[in-house]
Amino acid sequence: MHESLTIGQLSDRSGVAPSALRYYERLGLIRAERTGGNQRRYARIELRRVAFIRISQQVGISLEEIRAALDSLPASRTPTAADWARLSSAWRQRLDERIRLMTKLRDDLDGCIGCGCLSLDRCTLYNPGDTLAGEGPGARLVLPRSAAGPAPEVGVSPS
Amino acid sequence: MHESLTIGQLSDRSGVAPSALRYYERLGLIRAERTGGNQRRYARIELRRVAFIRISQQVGISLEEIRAALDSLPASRTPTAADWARLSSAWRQRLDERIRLMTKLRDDLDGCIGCGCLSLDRCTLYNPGDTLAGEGPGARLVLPRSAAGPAPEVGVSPS
DNA sequence: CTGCAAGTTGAAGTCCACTTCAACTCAAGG
DNA sequence: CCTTGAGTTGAAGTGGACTTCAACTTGCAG
Repeated sequence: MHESLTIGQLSDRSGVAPSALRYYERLGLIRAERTGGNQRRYARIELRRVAFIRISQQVGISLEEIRAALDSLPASRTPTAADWARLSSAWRQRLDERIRLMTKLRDDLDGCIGCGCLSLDRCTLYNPGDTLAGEGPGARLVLPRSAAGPAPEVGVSPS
Repeated sequence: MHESLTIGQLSDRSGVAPSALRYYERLGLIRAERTGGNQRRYARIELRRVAFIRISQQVGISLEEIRAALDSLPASRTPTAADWARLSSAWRQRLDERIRLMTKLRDDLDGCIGCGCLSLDRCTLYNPGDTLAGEGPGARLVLPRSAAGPAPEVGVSPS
């Protein structure tokens, strides 16, 4: 059968738009051979890389970090199952942390739904210093504002 | 004491930058009175609104959706505890769904770490149609690409 | 050989949630 | 009154992850 895939085929099989695949290539996340006429031809292994990229994005990892992870794959040999497992398990910890924080947020929200107060100094909901924001520019889940600064005191005792 | 807050005071107490507060105001998420000299003065209730905004963002809600939610608060009277509880409980369901999906992703990732395969058609990891992406432009957690399209078949049986 | 879908490029545009800037004006303590 | 820190505006910039566009070129079925 086909040894290599056109960009359209890779797009169809991965669900990732051709423009995104070209973008990934520019960032160094995937690679492609070229035909005589300069068209991209993807080895089947790239399908696995694209899968890894999309899964990583679901975990909340930035493309830059994904690139770094993919770069850590051995260049000399075809990556083994163990290689991929190593990458995945690193993400697993991120995922655990995310789940932990969201669960905490949910439980706290429950408390605040109960009292309806939103008096956030009384409950632990608006808890600076333990947010979903990762460190650094990448890997942000939700909070755009990095949890830096002098511990905001949002607590309302409204009129 | 102070009946109203300057933008600096609201910023300090909420941990949200003044520029962000002005931005929120432009989007219609908060309101402010003006002094004779055109400076903003915030009623204490705005502190509660800002708290709600930040919490909602942690749940992964877009500012536009938050605006819609805040708009549903009664304009005629001061919102009660029950009003806030109603808004919060709507988010609670979002949060539950998010946690469910992330947990599923984690468990699936576990399976794939076990076999190291990343053969995503064999495991359920790369599961189109049940992703973290919400519907519509808002509320995206991680997946930028809305899960539309003809069910991408990312499964690798590499060489 | 031809026609046309699929591919190519660099540059520019989009969306979200803000931040930064320049050029002013206000408010309040001394 | 004067100074100084805090506040005002609109416009433009940022960053991440792409998409869109125009203008061409390839590859392949018929």
